[in-house]
Amino acid sequence: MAVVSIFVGNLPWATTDEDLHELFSQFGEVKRSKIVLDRETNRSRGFGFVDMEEADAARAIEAWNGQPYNGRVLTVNLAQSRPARA
DNA sequence: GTTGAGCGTT
Repeated sequence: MAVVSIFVGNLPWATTDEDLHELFSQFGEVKRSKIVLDRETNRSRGFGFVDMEEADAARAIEAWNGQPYNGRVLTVNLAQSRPARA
């Protein structure tokens, strides 16, 4: 079983990591959910990341990418930065 | 008490 990181963008600024966790838990076990906060202000940057099994991640991406959430159309995709720890 | 493309601090 391989865990992959999912990039989630265009989130409402009120979205929290637990919100992300709930959203993606619908399609599988969420290993980690994280909203990226501005390091200077600690406020949401409007995007985040979720780690889960790649099969579940694929379903969650298909389910949420381009779908509206809280009035915003989400951008959901496989993460690019932060290489996996070896 | 604000903003709106983009890939995170461990």
